[in-house]
Amino acid sequence: MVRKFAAMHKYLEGLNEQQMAAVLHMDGPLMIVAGAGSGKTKVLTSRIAHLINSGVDAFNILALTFTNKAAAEMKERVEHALGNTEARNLYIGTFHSVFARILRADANKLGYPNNFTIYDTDDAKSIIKETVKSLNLDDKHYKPAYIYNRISAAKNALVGYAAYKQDMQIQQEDSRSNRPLMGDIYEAYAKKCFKNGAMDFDDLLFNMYVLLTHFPDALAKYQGRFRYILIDEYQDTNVAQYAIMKMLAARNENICVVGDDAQSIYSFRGATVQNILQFQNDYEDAAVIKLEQNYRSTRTILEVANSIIGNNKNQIPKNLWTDKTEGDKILLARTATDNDEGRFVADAIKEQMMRNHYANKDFAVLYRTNAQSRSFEESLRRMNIPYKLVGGTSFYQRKEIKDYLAYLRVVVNSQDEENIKRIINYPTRGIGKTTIERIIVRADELNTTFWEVIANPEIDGLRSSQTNAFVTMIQSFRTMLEKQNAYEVAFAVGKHTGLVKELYDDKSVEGVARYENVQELLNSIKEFTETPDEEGELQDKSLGSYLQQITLLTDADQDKEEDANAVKLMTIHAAKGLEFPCVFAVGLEENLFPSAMSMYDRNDLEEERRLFYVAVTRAKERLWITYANSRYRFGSLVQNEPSRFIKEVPASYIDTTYTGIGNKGPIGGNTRGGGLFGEQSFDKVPSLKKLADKLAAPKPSTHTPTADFAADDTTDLQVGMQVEHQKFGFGKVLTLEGGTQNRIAAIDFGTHGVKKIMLNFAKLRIVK
DNA sequence: GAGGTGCCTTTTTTT
DNA sequence: AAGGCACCTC
Repeated sequence: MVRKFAAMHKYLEGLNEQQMAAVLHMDGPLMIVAGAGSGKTKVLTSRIAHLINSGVDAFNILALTFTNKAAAEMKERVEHALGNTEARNLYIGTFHSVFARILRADANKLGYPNNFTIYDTDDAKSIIKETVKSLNLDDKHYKPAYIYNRISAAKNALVGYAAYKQDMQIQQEDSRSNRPLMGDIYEAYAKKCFKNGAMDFDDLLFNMYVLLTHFPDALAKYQGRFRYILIDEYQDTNVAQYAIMKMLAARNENICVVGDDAQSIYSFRGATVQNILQFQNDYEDAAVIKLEQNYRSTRTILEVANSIIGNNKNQIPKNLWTDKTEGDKILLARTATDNDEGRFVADAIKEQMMRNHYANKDFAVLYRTNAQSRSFEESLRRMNIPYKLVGGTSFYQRKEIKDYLAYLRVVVNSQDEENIKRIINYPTRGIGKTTIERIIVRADELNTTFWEVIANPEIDGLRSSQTNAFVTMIQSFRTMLEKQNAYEVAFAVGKHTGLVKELYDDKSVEGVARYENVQELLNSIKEFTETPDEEGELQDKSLGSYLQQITLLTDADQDKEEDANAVKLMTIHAAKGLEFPCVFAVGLEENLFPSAMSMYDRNDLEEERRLFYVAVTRAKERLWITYANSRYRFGSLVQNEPSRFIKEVPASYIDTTYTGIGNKGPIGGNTRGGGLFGEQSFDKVPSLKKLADKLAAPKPSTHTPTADFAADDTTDLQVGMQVEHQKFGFGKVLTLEGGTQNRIAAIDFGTHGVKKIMLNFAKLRIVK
């Protein structure tokens, strides 16, 4: 039977028994528990291909992925597996983008304009901040970030503001945290967004739920359309997402979820592993298939991963195994500072490329927080190793882009007070703060919108030649909307507002970059309008349609040169679902990883550990774990203990000779505090680059001191200072040790190496 | 109303 | 280290 299928369909080739069962299972609820690297994506794509091949219309299949990128990839792979274009009719996307698309058709049922604006996190926080101020509350105490998270959590649990204010438990929590007016802020914020004709990310889920519960015809329509539903990364879904999917699937119960509780790393976004248990309760006849063979990593890496995750109490038992070879041991490296960590990684990459013939793209550096990227960027740049930063500050978060998009959003949806305020005086046209405030007050008095006050001739007293000019301009763009596509409108906006010219005239380095960014934005809009229509479905090329998508895109999705031969730098969160031959898991320090915020709660700590597990399981062949004794945080140097997770790596799997740490102290047990030890040991094995440098350019035997060289008093010498030595030249103080009478400094003199200098005797000039 | 200066906070992770 | 914001002066 199986063999027959295998002979018939290419997409069934090479599947193991469990994978095959998951692919061939067609009707009824199915849960696939897929361990890391167990061929999950292959199973999902084969399954979709099989459904289509068995006669299911692609139009009736809904697949929800975690990122747009994953969606695009899945579509492509199904297409490839089938060898025809049927896959193009699949409804694949993230929860947010799929729901946004649906709401774009039905938002008016809920009282929103159909081309509602989508607010990103920054937009939302700034509205919250305003709201807090308008309620005369202190935004130092009612911090926008905190409020945003709290509201987000509520919406993701399907708790609206009315329910929020009535919920005893929630009210207690808020009074305990001394924020009794949280509920009022939630209400005011929600009303403001509604009035602006805007939804934040969480509203896309919340309103989708409202739509399906309040409008039976809508529910029936989508239940009829989505007869087969697949959910990827199921462990990262939240209550709202689950409730929606359950409703959509209620008619046919052809719902297939794929997830791994060990990789659940988004609880801060409301995701709950509870959904995995809930699924089995709600669908008692659900088939459950476990994929436990790992095809990705060496046995060493997999064993390490298993033993790390074994420290978690809460988990679904599984036995991830591999028949791969043992592979190399894990390399553990300690460095003195974050900069040294950067240098160490760049050196190791160079060395691996020469020794084992890896390409740039075979490496990934994975960190806990985006802020850690800097030292790696610097060291890679210095060594001319191409790298690509994945994620981080989004293109769409840049000021010039937000300004431009604000114009476009106002043209499409003029209810949006937030974006009007952003642009009404940019470029400056003499409409200041006072005027804006008066308009807001007036709009409140008349219970109308900001736009109505300035656009409606019947409301007198506030319009001026300036506001009139603004209104006329926006209206002229709006008349273009019907006949012209997104690019034509956007181009006109840039031209007539003076936005493009203003940036063009700014010839500073940043100004040029901003101008280029805006050009890039225009290019992306052009590309959007020129992308050919998909078979069967005429694509909407309007500006409204463009804006709908843009907010839900992330940089990772935008990545056109993902195959570019470059080292990838990203957070572990961003690395989910990816794999690399060589992985550096960096910054394994207490307070950083695990994060300081997670240390006092068992669940949070277990999530951090799962995150570490995700990092380790990205590696196919080689894995490095690094940490620094001290690093800069908020501009000042802090000391960190090695992460507790390091101790969870069995010592037998660790290669310590490379860094020289092993025999001199317990793994991860460096309590000496000083950085000398790490620095020295790191220098013992010079990288090939350093070696090459030494051979190529014999160092000058002496340094010619600066003309006015004079030794300074070194009593106040601090780590990090730049000094000049008569013989060794310029250097940087790495560490200081010894008592006040007999201090010894370790100073990095670049080509002259790291020298220990006794400060009592040495003549040093302090450069800065 | 515009523009500049200095102080303050910030970093978890993302749709 | 850097960006945002309040406050200041013109």
